[in-house]
Amino acid sequence: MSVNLAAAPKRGELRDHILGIALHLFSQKGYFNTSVHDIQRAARVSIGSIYNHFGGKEGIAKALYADLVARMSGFVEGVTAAQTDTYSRGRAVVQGLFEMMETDPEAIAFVVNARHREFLADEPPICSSEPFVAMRDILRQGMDRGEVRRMDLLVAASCAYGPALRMISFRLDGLTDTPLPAYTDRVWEAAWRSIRNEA
Amino acid sequence: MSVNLAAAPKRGELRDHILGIALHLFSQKGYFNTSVHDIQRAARVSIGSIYNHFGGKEGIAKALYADLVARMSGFVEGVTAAQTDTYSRGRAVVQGLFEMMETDPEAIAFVVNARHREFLADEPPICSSEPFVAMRDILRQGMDRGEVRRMDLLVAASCAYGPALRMISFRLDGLTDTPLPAYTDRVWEAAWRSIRNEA
DNA sequence: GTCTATATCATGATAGAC
DNA sequence: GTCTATCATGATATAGAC
Repeated sequence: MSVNLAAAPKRGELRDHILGIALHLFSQKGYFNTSVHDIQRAARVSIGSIYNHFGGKEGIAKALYADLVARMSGFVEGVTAAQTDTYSRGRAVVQGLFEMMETDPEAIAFVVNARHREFLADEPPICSSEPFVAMRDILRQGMDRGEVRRMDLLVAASCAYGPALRMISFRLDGLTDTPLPAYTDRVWEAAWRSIRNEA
Repeated sequence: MSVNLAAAPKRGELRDHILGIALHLFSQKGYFNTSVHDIQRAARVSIGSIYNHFGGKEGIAKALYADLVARMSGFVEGVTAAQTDTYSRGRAVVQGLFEMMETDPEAIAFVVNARHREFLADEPPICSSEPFVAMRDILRQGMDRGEVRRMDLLVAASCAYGPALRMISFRLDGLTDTPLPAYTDRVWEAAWRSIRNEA
């Protein structure tokens, strides 16, 4: 899903090409400030093609959203499989988010920051979606194992991931120029202190 | 700034009346899904009046934004004046936000959740605005006093307020029906653990 | 399946009477 | 200062040739 405004789409990659361009424009100007014509023009594709593939602007957003959520979901699954203890899992989640922030800030902005409810009316809120539920499951399991203090799951999730998400907002808003991975340990160590079980 | 769709505006209160209606509509349907006509109709005011007072839709958003930021700013100032230690100040900030969430969720949503950059192009990002800077100043002072661990200010802010802001997102998205003030201590106690100086 | 040209409509904004 | 009526624009979406 690389963004290349110059190149015309190769056959078969058209769908992803359009989605990449759309993501780029959405994250630059916002969903509502981006017209189908903008996308069509930037993607060097006819408007007919867009409507053929996606049925319209909302269809593009839907497809994009689904792709990105699936991608995040796969990432969280991978972390859960690769790491066994809660501390390592949480750290890996934060690290992954921070890395994604640097390699694909537009994707992160679209998943974490955009207000999808305003243009995807029937979609459930993002924090009810699979990857975010899986992130909470990590914490639930941590409680069962006694690694994480017994507490309300939403509170635990807020404390565990809230700081990292806030750092992402800061970075997206330009409050720091330091690539986020440099913060991984500081942020996660601090968050961990707030949820760990100190028995 | 109460919202009353039935009543026509009384003279002199017109400005606030319009802003209240606008806030209501913005938070229900989103800024871009709300037309000037929608506001005009709901506020029982002529379109001419709107353009006279605010100069257009963006003018409404600007005024609303300024009002709400000023309100938050006053609140944070008040907390800083009323409380002396960092722990109490942070707790009061979280408590205030949580209370505001229940008494005026639309205001909270507009300040904390909306993506202003998409419609207020020249406005700096919200987390650079006065109240959020003041919130970080509380932490900076806390470090100087040795109450808060020496750490990057953005990291400290993320850890201190990120969890509370995340809870607000959860509540706005309907993940919990419990009024947030019930969570105040749990959330702040946990956040405090992550930043306090345990010398 | 892709393209161009066009229909349809809602929006932000203004004009000008009162 | 407020109102109604109207404009101009640009958006989504479709039609129909290739």
